[in-house]
Formats: sequence, C-alpha cells, structure tokens
Amino acid sequence: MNKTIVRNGRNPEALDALAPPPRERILAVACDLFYRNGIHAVGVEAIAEAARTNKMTLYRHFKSKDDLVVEYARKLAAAGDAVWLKLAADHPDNPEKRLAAWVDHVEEIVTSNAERGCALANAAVELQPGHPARAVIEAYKHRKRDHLVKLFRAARYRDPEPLADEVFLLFEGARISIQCGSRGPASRLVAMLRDLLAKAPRKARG
Amino acid sequence: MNKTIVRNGRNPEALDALAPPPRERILAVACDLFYRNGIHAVGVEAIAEAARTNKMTLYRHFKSKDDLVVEYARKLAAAGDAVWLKLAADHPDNPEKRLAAWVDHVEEIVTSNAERGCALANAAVELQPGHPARAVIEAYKHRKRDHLVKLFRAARYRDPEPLADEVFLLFEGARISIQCGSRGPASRLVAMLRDLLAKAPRKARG
DNA sequence: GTTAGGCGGTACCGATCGGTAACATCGGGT
DNA sequence: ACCCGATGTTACCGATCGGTACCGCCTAAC
Repeated sequence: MNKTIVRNGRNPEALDALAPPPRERILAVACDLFYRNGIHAVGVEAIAEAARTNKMTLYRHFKSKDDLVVEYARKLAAAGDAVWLKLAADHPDNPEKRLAAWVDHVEEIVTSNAERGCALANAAVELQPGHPARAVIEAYKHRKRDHLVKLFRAARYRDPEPLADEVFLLFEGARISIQCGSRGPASRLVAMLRDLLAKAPRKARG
Repeated sequence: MNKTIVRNGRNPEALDALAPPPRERILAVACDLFYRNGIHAVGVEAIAEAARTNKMTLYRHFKSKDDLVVEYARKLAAAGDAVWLKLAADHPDNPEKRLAAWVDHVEEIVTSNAERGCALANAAVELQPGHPARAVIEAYKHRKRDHLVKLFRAARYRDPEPLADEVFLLFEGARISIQCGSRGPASRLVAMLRDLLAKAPRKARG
C-alpha cells in the first residue's frame, strides 16, 4: 500500500502522478476543444469534464468563459512567439539558415493532417469585434508580420516589407483554404514560397 | 380608402407594398445577420424578428436552422458565381479586359469598409466538418479556383494553374487577414496582384 | 359567399447554456 | 494534532436555445 506522491486527491494509485495542476489541465483541454470544435460549440462543462475536474474548479481559475477564451488566445500567441524565439536561438548568426528553418516550419504546419487552420484566425471569426481576445489576436498577427519583415531584412532582401506582406497573405490564405476544402492551392504553398524567396531581389553583400 | 394591392396581409397602407415574400425576407436577413455576427451567435427568433415575421413562418419555409444555413451558403455561392457570369458577359471576347475587371472587383471587395472577410470561409470555420453546408462551401471554392485557372489560360499565361493557386491564396489570405486586424498586408493585395500578373510569363500571340 | 392556404401571434416544450451556492473532502504546512 | 486552502460533488438558478401546437386572421381563387 505504498501511496505514491500525487498531485491531487483522487485516484491515488493511478499513473497520473505527473498530472499538471487543474488550471493547466483546463487550459490545455480548452485549447484542444476550442480548436477542434470551435469556441461557441464547446461548453464549459465539457471542458471541465475533459480536464478531469468540474465546473466549479474551472470558475475558481477563470472568471468567465470569455476570460478562458482570452487565456486561450494568449497561450496560442505565446506558442507562436516561441517559434520565433527558437528560430533566433537556433540560428543566431545565420539569417539564411533561419529563413530556411522558417520555411521548413511552414511546411510542417501546412502538410500536417487534421489541420483546421490558424486557431487565432478561427477565433477571430467566431468572436465579436469587441471581444477582449480580439486585441490579443490582432496584436499577435501584427507581431508575426513584423517578424517576417525582420527576417527578410536580415536576409538582405531589397524590399522586405512588401515581401513580408506577400508571404504573410500566402500563408494565411493557405491555412484558411485547407479547411475550406482547397488543399490543392495550399499544397503548393511551400513551392511558391521557395520560388518567391529565390527570385526576390537582394542587396549586394558587404 | 382605396386599399392598394399588397403582398401580405398586414400593414395595408404602409409603403412596403413592394416587400418580398417572407421566405426571401428571411433569407436576406439571415445572410446579413449570419455574416455580421456569425452563425452561432444569431438565433432563429432574431432572424424572424428582423425579417418582420415570426419563428413559425420561418419554420414553414425552412425545415431547421441548419437547413437555413445551407440555403445561406447556397445563396452566397450563387452570388459569387454570378460575378463570374457577369464578367464573362461583359467582356465575352476580351480576356484582357476580363482580367482587369476581375482585379477591379477584387479591389472593391478588399477596400470596402465593414469587411468581415469571406462569408463562406467564415461559415466553414464555424461549422462542423460534417455539416451539409460545408459541401456547398468546398464546391464553391473549387469552382472559384477553376474560374481563375480558366481566366489565366484565356489570358495566355504560360502556367495558369500555379498562377491561379498563388492568386487564390493571396486573395483568401487578404480577406481573412482584414478581420484579424492585419489591414496592412491586405491593403497591398491589389498592387501585388497587378505586379504578379504583369510579370508572369505569357505565351506568344498566334 | 365560401373555402383553403399562407401568415401572424402567443404560448409552450425540453435541452442546454453560463454561472453560483453550499458542503464534503483531502492535502500540505506548522 | 491542528488548520487552511485547494479541490470535488451536487444541486440549482435564470436565460436562451431550436423547435412545435394551436388559434385567428386575411387574402386569393373558385
């Protein structure tokens, strides 16, 4: 009867000893359900249940469902920002490799199965213009576009801003198109990007 | 007391003598509300009320809300197809003018205020993958891409399919980006398109 | 004039929604 | 041994959802 150390009361001899605290579980489950089924289609009770807890505990950590949605958007935005941090960390002095790594990352996203598009864009579609999560989403999209500009500037492209806008629109278009059944155009995205980046004019070295 | 001819019983002396029958009013109002507020955010009662009728009459013309949503998607798809028909009718023998007119049309859409993006793409985001309206949406998006291919082929572009895919993604990306707050990249869409179409290689005449 | 059908109005149904109250229980820290 | 904070459980609230039954009215056709 050696009762191993567990994080929460129930289920003493199960193997969820490494289960995160409720708040993290709730948020993780909410991310999954919101993304797969849409925000409006998922009730708080279903989230609590899937997180192996209950509605009360959910409301002890989040003031309201809208608050949970805001945290959802924040977590997604943070995950997106982390990609750029990792990109910079992995190739600190080589913009060329950073660029190639980013294209590989895009390829991963766009060729992965069960793709339901950009979760933040989907959320923006579902949420009313005044919803507090919209500000999080819009700020993230702006940062993303700026990251592209900086990446292209570092790679010595002559006109990084128009190039970033074009790449941005292609990427966003691919992700929204996938869930509209247009996998055809989206499947060509990576080839387009490689071609575009190869042909765009760059400054001379030095 | 000359009772003028009216289309429906009530309100004999008002000026809505030219009011369409209830089904058309309901569908038109549903299009407006679904687009502006999202499908899940609009109840059938609100639709009936805005159409100056009631829920019963709505359910006499539509089996369910899902059925109304399908008709909503069908109407949007028909409106989109009508644009291509008009394009072909306006410039039957001049692919160049047809192309220019299409770009102008894109410019109108993308610069109009209160743009909430592509209504069909938004609907696809909100609807579960099995929803019957999804088939309508996906079929329309395929037609749209094919229309682009045909347009570019008629304009004698050397590789109409990759070009159509690229233009398709740029357009879709712009519309989804507008409602994510990224008006910057989207505002450059038309310039991108004109540049892209000017530089893409074409076949020689004859 | 009569009839039939489309329409408006109201009241209602069961289900589910987001959100809360009250209480039992368990754990770790002192 | 004690207590306190975090969690689990249950029941409940008002509001709203999609959808329906019933009745009365008006119009159009015959």
